[in-house]
Amino acid sequence: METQDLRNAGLKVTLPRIKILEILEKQEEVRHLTAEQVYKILLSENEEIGLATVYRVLTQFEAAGLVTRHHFEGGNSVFELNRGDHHDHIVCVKCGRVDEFTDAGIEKRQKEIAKEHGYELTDHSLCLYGLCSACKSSS
Amino acid sequence: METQDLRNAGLKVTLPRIKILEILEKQEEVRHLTAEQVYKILLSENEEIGLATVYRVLTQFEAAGLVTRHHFEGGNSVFELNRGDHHDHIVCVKCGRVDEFTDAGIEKRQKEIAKEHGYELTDHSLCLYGLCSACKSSS
DNA sequence: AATGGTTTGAAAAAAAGTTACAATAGCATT
DNA sequence: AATGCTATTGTAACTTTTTTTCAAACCATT
Repeated sequence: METQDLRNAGLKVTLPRIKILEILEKQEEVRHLTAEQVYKILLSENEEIGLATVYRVLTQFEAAGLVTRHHFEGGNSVFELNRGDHHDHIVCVKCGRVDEFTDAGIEKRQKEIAKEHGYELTDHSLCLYGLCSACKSSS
Repeated sequence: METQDLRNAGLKVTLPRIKILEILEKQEEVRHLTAEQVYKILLSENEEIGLATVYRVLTQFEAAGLVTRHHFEGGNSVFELNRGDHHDHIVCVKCGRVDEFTDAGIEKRQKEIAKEHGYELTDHSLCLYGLCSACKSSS
């Protein structure tokens, strides 16, 4: 239940936080939402929650490790609920569809490359861009 | 010579475009500049070129394939002169230093992953983040 | 050198995200 | 359940980055 998730994350349980967490949990297909999109959904559910609050709450969720923020090329920040698994993304440049993947080989090479260059790796972002199968056929 | 590079790219030869292209070509160590940085350099050279023009020219250069625009995590867009080679980046989260690398194995896996997911790969961005050797010792 | 479409500078506007501040809402305590 | 303290919220103003508008200047061509 959201209430407990919030408490576990060390966040006071408030209506905006519950609602926003619910919205993120409901996203089975899309999974990656901008602050603006979250705000629009709240409006459509007749919740009077300001856009500034949406930004604040999403940033707190990120700090608490509940969500991850991504910056796909060119676009705005998108937020995705953490479900425990690390993964990278492949984004359709035409329809915006996002798929996820992980590849142990790539992860391993990244660590090696960082070491070769004298870096201590803290994070990485890998994003592939292309035409998804639906958009390929329809073009 | 810049004049010819511009003509080859199908761009009219103007003073702002020549100057900006020169600045990008001069960057041997840094290589990745924001529009603002390019603008500051122009100012320091007493060139009266507006920031809006810098943005316009860099965008045209990108469209013409002369430069590539990157969006490293969180930060602004940075522009890099295309020197014909594809490469990925490793960025120091502390000092902003940028190193480049290519890894054939990773490139190959990316293509395979895209295919496995039904995508036709058009582009990708891989960026590693970490502490560079200098920042590791000084922390 | 005259012509005509492009490009430029300045300033205003747009877009995304952040911040200030007074009012309100959690929550621990009585 | 009422109290009080602190965190949170909404509104609106603000910042920062990038884009657009528009008249003036510029580049290539005749």
